[in-house]
Parts: sequence; C-alpha cells; structure tokens
Amino acid sequence: MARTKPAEQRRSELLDAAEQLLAQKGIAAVTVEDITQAAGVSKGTFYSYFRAREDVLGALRARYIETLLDAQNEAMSLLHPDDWAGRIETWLVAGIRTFLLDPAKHNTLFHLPHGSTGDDAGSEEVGFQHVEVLRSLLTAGRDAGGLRVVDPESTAVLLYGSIHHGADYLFHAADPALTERVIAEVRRWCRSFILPEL
Amino acid sequence: MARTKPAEQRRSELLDAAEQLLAQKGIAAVTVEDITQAAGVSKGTFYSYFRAREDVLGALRARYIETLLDAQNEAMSLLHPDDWAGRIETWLVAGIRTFLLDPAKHNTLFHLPHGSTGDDAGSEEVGFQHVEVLRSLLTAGRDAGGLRVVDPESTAVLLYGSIHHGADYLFHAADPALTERVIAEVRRWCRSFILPEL
Amino acid sequence: MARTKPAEQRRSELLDAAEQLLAQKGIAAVTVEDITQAAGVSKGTFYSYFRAREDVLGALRARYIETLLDAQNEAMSLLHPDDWAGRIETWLVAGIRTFLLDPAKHNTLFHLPHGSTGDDAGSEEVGFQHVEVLRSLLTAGRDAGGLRVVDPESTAVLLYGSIHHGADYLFHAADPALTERVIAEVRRWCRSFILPEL
Amino acid sequence: MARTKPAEQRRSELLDAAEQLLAQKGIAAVTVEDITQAAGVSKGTFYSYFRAREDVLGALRARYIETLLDAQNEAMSLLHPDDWAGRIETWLVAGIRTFLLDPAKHNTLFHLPHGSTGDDAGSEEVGFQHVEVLRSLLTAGRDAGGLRVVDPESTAVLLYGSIHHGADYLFHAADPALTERVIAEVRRWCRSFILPEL
DNA sequence: CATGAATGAGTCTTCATTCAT
DNA sequence: AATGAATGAAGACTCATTCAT
Repeated sequence: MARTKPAEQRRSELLDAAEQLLAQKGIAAVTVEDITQAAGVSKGTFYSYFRAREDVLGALRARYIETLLDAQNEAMSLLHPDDWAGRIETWLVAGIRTFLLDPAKHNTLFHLPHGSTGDDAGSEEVGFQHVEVLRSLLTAGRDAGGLRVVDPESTAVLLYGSIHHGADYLFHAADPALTERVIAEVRRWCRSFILPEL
Repeated sequence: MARTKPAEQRRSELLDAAEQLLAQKGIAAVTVEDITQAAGVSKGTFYSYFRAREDVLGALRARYIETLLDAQNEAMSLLHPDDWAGRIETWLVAGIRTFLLDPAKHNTLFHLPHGSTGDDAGSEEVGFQHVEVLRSLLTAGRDAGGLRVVDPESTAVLLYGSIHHGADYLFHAADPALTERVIAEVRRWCRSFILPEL
Repeated sequence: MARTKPAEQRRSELLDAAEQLLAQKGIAAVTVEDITQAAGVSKGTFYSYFRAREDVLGALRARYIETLLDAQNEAMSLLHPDDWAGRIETWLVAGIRTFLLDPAKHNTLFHLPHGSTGDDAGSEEVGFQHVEVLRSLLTAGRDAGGLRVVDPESTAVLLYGSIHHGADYLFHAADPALTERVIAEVRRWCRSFILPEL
Repeated sequence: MARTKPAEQRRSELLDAAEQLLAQKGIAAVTVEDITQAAGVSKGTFYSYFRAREDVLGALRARYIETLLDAQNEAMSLLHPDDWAGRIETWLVAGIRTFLLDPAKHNTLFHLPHGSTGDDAGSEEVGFQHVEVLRSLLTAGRDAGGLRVVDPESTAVLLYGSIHHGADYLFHAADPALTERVIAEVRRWCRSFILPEL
C-alpha cells in the first residue's frame, strides 16, 4: 500500500493539500490528519517532510509571496525600463489584482495568531520582501533621475501599505466599482506623486 | 471566599487580563484559565461574563479601536478646523504614534486566525471605522475648498493602509530613525499631495 | 425583591417546576438553575428546601406513586367489596390507563441512572408499594374465599410486572388497538385465572 | 509504548471495561477515563472506537440482550418441540435465572436517564425482541393446537412483563425463597393458564 | 429568608506527535 | 519509507454548591 514517491513531489502534494484546506477552514481548524488525508498519505508521513505542523505555514507563505512577486514583476517587465513611474504603478496594481484573484489564500496565510510560529512570521507578514523591491525601484528611479522621491524607503513602506491594505479592504468591501476607483487612485498617486517635475 | 464586585468592573478586569495575555502570547495560546487566573477569579466566573472564549476578542477589538480613534481625534482637535491638510496629517501621525506606544496589542488583537469568529471581524480588521473618518475629513476638506482630492474614499483607503501597514512595519523593523523618516514622509504626502495648489 | 412564602408552598412550587422540566428534558439535563428559574426563585433558595439536587427525585417519585395508587384505589372503590376479581381487574386496568395519561412523567421519574440517588431508589422503581397492595388484595380475596390463588405474593409480583411493563410497552408501541387488546387480556387473566372454581 | 492490537479486540476490551464499570457505578458516574483506564489504554484510544461516550451503551445493550436470549433459547431447545407450555415455561424461567446471575448488569444497562440517547433506546428498554419471541412461540403453539391463547401478542406483552419485573423485584427483595416461589408461580401460570383444556 | 455572584472540581473531546510494525 | 494505532497533555465548558450581603 505504501507507495514511495520522490520526496519533493510528496512535499508538494502535502503543501497543496494544506493550502487548499487552509483556505477552506482556516489555520486553526486544519489538523495534520486533514492534510495527510487530503494528500492521500498516512499521518506519520507528514512528519517525514515537516518537523511540526506549523512548518507548513512558513513554506506556504514563502510560496505565496514568491507567486505574488512573480506576477508583479512579470507585469512590470512589459514596460520600458525607463518608465519608472509606469513600472511602479504597474507593479502596485498587479499586486492588488493578483491578490484579488484569490484573497482567501492570502488571508488565511497571513492573518495568523500572533506568536504562533514564533517571530520570523512577522517579517513575511509585514511584507519585507515587497517593500524591499519597491525601495529598490524607487531608489533606482530616483538615481536615474526618473522619479522625485525624497526618501525611497519610507515611501516604499507607505506605498506598499497602501496597496496591501487597499487590497484587503477591497476584498471585504466586495465592490467592483470601488476596486477600479482605488486602482485609479493608485495610478494617480504614481503619476502626480512620483513623476519628476521636469 | 467569593468577593462580589460590580459586574461592569469584573468584566473590565477580565478584559484587561485577557488583553495583557493576548499581547504576550497571542490569541491562540491564551486559555480561559490564563485569563481568569490573571484576573484573580475562578474559571467559572469567566462564563458569567462571556459566552465563550472567543467572545473576548470582539470586546477587546472594539475597545482598542475606540482608544486609537480617540487619541487621533484628540490630537487633531488641537488644530484649526480650516487647516485640513494639517489635521489629516496630525490624525495620521497620531495613529502611527499611538500604535507604536503598544504595537503588540494591535497585532494580537487584529491578526487573527481566519474564520475564527468569522462574521464582522473582517470589518474591524480592515479598519472600516478609520477609513470612514478619513473619508469624511477628505470629503469635508475638499468641499470646503481646502484639499485637492479626486476620490476621497479611495484616497482614504490607501492613506489609511499606508499608516496602518507603516506602523506595523516600523514595529517590526524596530528602527527609531526609520520611524521618524516614515512620519516625515507621511507629512510630506499630506502637504504636497493634499494641499490645495492655490 | 425577596418575597417570603410558606415553606410548604415554596417546596411545592419547586417540585412542580422540577417535574415539568424533568418530563421535558430528562433528569440528567435538568439543572438546579433550570428548576429555580422555572419556579421563580434564586438558586440559593433551592438549598433551603432540598439538601441536594438529587433529593427532588425522591420527592417526585413518591408523589407520582401516591397519585397513581390513589387513581387505582378510587377506581376500585366503585365495585362491591366482594367482587374480588373485579376489583383487582379494575385496579390493574386503572393503573395502565392512568399511566398512559402521562407516560413521560413516569418514564423520567423512574428510568434513572442506576446508583444516582443511592439504593433506596430501587424499592420505588420496583413498585414495592403496588406489589404490596396487590398482595393484600389477593390474600384477602383468597382468605375470604373469593379468589383462587396459591401464592398471593408471587402472584402479586408477576401480575404487577405484567401491567407495569405492559403499560411501558404500550406507550412505546403507540398503538391504541393494541392497548385495548392488552387490557382485554388483563381482564381475561383476572377472570379465568383468579376467579374461584365454585 | 503503544501496543497495537486487533481493532475488534480493543473494542471488546473497552466494552468489557465499560460494562464492568457500568454495573458498579451506573452510567452517569462512569467517565471515559474510567473506561480507558480499566481497559488499559489511553483516553484518546477510546475515541478511535467510539464517537462519543454515549455510544458504548448501544453496543452493551445489544450484547446483553443477545446473551440473554441465547441463554433462554438454549434452555428451551432441550425440550420437545411439541411441549409448548413447557418450552415457554422454560424460556421464561431461564430468563429470570439468567437475569439473576448478574442483575446489576441489566439494571445499569437499561435503567437510563430519559432522553439520553433518545432514539431506539426505548425499543430495547421495553424488550421488543423478547416480546416478539414470546409472541411467536404463543402463536405457533396455538396454531399447532398445543396452547390455549386468545391473543398471543397481548399475552406475550404481559407475560414478558411478569418475568421482567419479577426478576427485578426478586433482585431487590434478595430473598431466595421468594425467588423460588415466584418461579413456581410462573410455572403454574404456564401450566394452568396456557395448557390446552383437553 | 432570599439572593445570585463566585467557586472549582470534574468531563468530554481534540489532536500533535511517536513508534512498533 | 510508509503506516496508523496509540498516546496523553491540554483546554473549553458545566454546574452543584456555598456564602457574603
């Protein structure tokens, strides 16, 4: 009955199953047995791939962030490298849009009981990676003379917060018109606020 | 042995104890016994004041939001009513500062396991009340001719997100200098972005 | 707010409330608070009238048995004292009929978790009083030459068992026709089995 | 530390332990921990075999009834098929005797708090199976011309009630002499009441 | 006498984790 | 490597009972 599979695939299957369940029932309600059952393996197998139940979360979060960043970067890559404001705008809007494709996934992954995994959850929760990407963009754009930014890091923090919360808010508001208006506002911010004065 | 107290006080004490513990250990980790012990009452007493363990959260969240809004409104009230940009700036900065006075409290109160209480938790989580206050300010300021805002609601959503996440980020970054820089950036936003062109 | 009432009445009210609730929810599910609330008194008051929660049961059982016996004896009293078989028959049938008027009451009162009140519950459960009445009748009838009974006590035990269980069974079967047939059978028993040979 | 056993055996052991304890302390007083401790397993194991504490009852009742019926049928099988009265008499007396071998077991198994499991508990409590066997015997005996019975079903109900309650009564009375006298009375009933007139 | 806030022992149930097979 | 039976610590919740007012 026991069918050996490549370790990486097993791990992936477990991760997929967990993600699915997490989105459905929330973190607290998903048991290890739920996950292994959904993945079609025995309970014991879980512990060959993860040291503890909580470890899945870290992996899933990393995966989600990567996916999101990929989507944003890909959208951004279509624009001309010199179009700094446009690229940032595109990057931000892609973030909102991608999030809204499957908001439940993000919510369950990142709205965690504090202190559950420890303290490293915070860095992911707070979007260090995203902020870092934004900061780089802003800095590069400013250094290249394409953006008017006084403090790239602070701006990155606040800008990321805008869309991060904005997306959350839009999900809860569930108002498509508002979504478009907020996106328009983001674009406006990028244009008026970031564009160089010339 | 049983020392009767006014119901409202008992409830408050339980709430205080819960808040304290929540900030320390996170929601998931706080047991009813923890709370009652900290409040100096027996386990059973808890259930005279709350129907279930989860009920405390709603109360605490409401309390936190109220406190935060009070602090922001109070700070804002010191400025001249016509100083729209200044008032908004002050309101926003007061939010960050108040949050940073006890960031753990906010984090544990609002970063919940998805689907736990389920219902209206989302609206609190997403800061409907704060956004609403901001929107009112922006609308009033625009109508009074003191602010240049295209879409007050969208702006409110994004602006609130900026400081909401900004505060979170600053807490995790734990860098006082960055805090000041971000606050400066917020001020800059308010000035350059919201002030009328004249 | 505290309104003093004659002790006996208070006790009665508590008993009534308990009986009502017992019939509705079963013994295990009825709490002291349920009872006191239904009786319109405070929890503490309960303990002025009963030493413990379980004491109500004894009282209620006694009350029920008394009522049942009264009904049976009254029905029996309408017949001529010399009509031994008829009186016994009437007494038995009255027992079944009275029971069927409110079977839930009996069930909740007597189908108890064993050992709950201790051991004296058994005597009530097993109908010592009823058996004793029957035994007296049978003995008297035999001694008066009106009944053919070899062993009045054994006969009483078995006869009482017949109708006791018969009533229970009829309640569960919920078949009015069967009820009448069983009652007819009881009458037949009494006639053919108990009547003197002449 | 974990010693795996065949599921059926584990289940049996848990059932045995529960039965033992039930007889000793009554249903309400037996905790899941009592049972698992007596069975030598951990508390959690209980819930691998039963969905809830209450589930044990159904299983035990079924087991008891089966055992009792087996004993009665076996005793009856020793007699000649045509000896209808004798077979019924034997069946009845075997019921009493078997019951008296371990009366506590029956008492605790069937004297339940009303409404606990609720559903089909009643049919077991009221001895549907036993009554059915008796009814069959009486009908067959009558049809074969070996018994004088007007209404087999009613007779079965009352007859079963006689011995059912009789056994209970005898257990509580704890008087061996009375036991024999009651059994003699049962025999007399069967002879005089059921035998054909010839 | 009556009240009802407070007590706290007692139960059921869940589930992460282990480990003999 | 995989299995899944077994573990047992942990926690939520109930409720009979007490007692200060």
